[in-house]
Amino acid sequence: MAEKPVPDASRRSEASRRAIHDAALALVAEVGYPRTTVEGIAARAGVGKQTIYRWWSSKADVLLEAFLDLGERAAREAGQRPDALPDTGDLAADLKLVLRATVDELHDPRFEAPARALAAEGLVNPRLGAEFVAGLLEPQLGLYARRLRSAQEAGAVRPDVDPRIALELFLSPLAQRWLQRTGPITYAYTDTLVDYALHGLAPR
Amino acid sequence: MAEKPVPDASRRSEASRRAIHDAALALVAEVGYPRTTVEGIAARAGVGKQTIYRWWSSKADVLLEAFLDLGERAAREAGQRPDALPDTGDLAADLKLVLRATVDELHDPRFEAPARALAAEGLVNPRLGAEFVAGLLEPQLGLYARRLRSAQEAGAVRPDVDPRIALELFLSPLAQRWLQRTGPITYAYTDTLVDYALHGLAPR
Amino acid sequence: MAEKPVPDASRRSEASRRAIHDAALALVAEVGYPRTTVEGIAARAGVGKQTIYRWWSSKADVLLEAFLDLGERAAREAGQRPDALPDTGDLAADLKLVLRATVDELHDPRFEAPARALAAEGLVNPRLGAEFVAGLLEPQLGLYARRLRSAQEAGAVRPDVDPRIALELFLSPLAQRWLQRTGPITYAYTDTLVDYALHGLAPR
Amino acid sequence: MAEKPVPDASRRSEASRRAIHDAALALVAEVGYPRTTVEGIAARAGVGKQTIYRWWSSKADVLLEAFLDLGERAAREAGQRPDALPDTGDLAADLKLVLRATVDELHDPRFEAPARALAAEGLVNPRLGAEFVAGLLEPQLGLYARRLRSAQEAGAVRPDVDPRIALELFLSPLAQRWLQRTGPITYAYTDTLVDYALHGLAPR
DNA sequence: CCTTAAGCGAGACGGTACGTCGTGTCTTGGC
DNA sequence: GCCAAGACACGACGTACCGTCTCGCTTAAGG
Repeated sequence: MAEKPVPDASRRSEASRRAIHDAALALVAEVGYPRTTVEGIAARAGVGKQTIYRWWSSKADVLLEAFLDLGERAAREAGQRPDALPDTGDLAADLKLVLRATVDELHDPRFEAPARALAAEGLVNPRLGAEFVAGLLEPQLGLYARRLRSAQEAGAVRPDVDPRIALELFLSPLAQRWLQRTGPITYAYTDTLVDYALHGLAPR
Repeated sequence: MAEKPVPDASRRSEASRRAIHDAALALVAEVGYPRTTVEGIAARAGVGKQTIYRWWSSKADVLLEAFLDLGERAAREAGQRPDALPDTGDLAADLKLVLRATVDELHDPRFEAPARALAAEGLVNPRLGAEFVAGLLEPQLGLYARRLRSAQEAGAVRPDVDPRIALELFLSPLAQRWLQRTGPITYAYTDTLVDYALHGLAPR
Repeated sequence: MAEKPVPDASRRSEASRRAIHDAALALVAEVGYPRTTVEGIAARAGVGKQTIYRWWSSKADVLLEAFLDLGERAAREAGQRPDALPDTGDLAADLKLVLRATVDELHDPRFEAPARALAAEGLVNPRLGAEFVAGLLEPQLGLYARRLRSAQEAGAVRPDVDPRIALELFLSPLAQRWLQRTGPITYAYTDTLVDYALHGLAPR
Repeated sequence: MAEKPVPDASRRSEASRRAIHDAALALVAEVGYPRTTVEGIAARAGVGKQTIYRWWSSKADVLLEAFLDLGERAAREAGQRPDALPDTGDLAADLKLVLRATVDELHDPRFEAPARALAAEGLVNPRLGAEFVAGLLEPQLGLYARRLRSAQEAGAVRPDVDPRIALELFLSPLAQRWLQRTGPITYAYTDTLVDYALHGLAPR
């Protein structure tokens, strides 16, 4: 069993890491994911190919890390990262507010290309899919689950409802519309989703 | 501008078409979509590469057609193609029944590899995504929309509800769980989705 | 045992073959053998790398074939290929004449770079060395051996002398001076070699 | 113009130098010259790459020094270094004796791989070729020249013969046979060379 | 004795070339 | 004129070494 020698992370060049992140994101935005190549990233970053292969196992890996890093940086510079959803007591209003912000984000082209590419890659590559979900999706879902639990305590949501499933009622439709382009993404749409999810389809 | 000469479809070899379909599906199932190549399909089908490029524009195209064809053949041999969802008058029961069948289908390995691959390709390639949605998703969604409209007429669903949005409440979560592997796909899960979607999360 | 599929030689592109020969010779002459690369030859010849690897196994192989081909073409266009050394009856004069022509050839820069490179490669790579000897050296040596045998019949060379060894007395020193740059290559030098070889070093 | 700082030879690690020599010779013997790499030598010697590049300019340089060093060590431990050829008065016998020893040496595998590699490299790289000739060949040739001059004084060789050329008559054929593998290397062969060279090919 | 500057092992780095694989086009010969 | 076969130009892959560049760590000399 030939062990592949683990590189010494303490000697890693931070400058190269950043340059590679930036090059990967720029290329995906400019020419699209399939025409982004490891060779192209290396050339754009002014870096040898081996430096990429030393630290990542594929272009998908590079892009995932770059994207997560971008998210963190964006969050940090956009002031405090909200570690919780707003909780005014009005669940519907709170959810609509947050989802409208999400709608705006989904329309941001800097976000779109890499996110879509990573989602696609994740469908076919389970390892990457798991990392994508764990690093990006899961933290968000947690916030929604917490807000729903709070609403349960306040009596605004039935106590027998499972928050982890409940949140899918309005989040999954939005995600699918965006990913699969099955319909327009508007404030009206997300508002409607919240209303339907909270009060159901059957008449009261 | 030299038009690319359109091949004469009437002289097309049906045997080759079938062989290519079968080879594509087999290879995707055996080695996965990324390692399936046009060359490999041609070799497996005992066909020249040009025969593939004459009639399709990419391996994704081949696979999409093969998959749709497979669906049709499966439907035909599985008796009548249901051109409508069951309508016993009990909306919840009908939906649960159909979704349970879908759960079974999603666990079928012959279905899984190509479907996932096509979905992934569709995320990144809008043209293919549109064909995928139009050819596969849309017909299904139409059936659900029809069933919901029937329920509205029967008074089982609020008249102001938009069926095209309503159906997303239980279908999108299922689709996303399957595609992104964010959770288990069980009868209990789909049953729960139907219940939540129909009656909402807020207490009555 | 995985057989490598033998390419179909009847479909081979003659134009590519020539272009590759020319590119290889030009590059070796211009930048030297070590800085000549397969990639460079392919680019210069306007050819894909695979086309080189399909028909040759290394850059040394390409160069050897190109060089032999060049020799044949040069011979053909320089009128009849002499299939024998001159035989005027005066062995010393005949040898001196031919060796002076060889001296001229060894000073031809188009000849020098590839010949030296191939000789060097042949020292280290037995297979190539054998081909080099068989294709280039051996035919020449044969001519000298024949001339010596003729001289033996005429009584100008002792009958017990082995011509295959005898010819080395004047050819090997010339070859070595040229290859290892151990001394100047002049008419006077080759004349001297012939004299020494024919009459020996010991006084008569 | 920034001069490259000359390293301080007085602080040089003798142990590393020896380890590098040994590693170079061992690798050339084991895997051949082309597959011997600076990195490989460093790893085998337990030495940093920079230590090699600090003191040598190429792997050929390393090997040349290692080989010369090996020769000196071998000479020293094999008793006295003969700084002259034997001179019994019988030139033919003396030459045959020495050449038979050379034949033995040429068959020694420890000698073969590096010597051949260095000769090959020297063909293509004039600087190294010159060092190879000056360091290895020239001293040997000088001994033969001296012996021939002594024979001239004794009247055993014609006085008008140039010893530097004369020695090539029997040394170059041997060298070429060995380097280019154009024939077997035997005592009989070298004996014959001496006879032919001394007495010539023409009848007396 | 203690600094201090060199050589040193180690190995990451920007590069170049390798030899292989797959793409989509083109050509040949068979039907 | 479609087809099987496969050569071709091209482009990217992932690997191997190159020669340079830091890193800490001995390890003398010289103050």
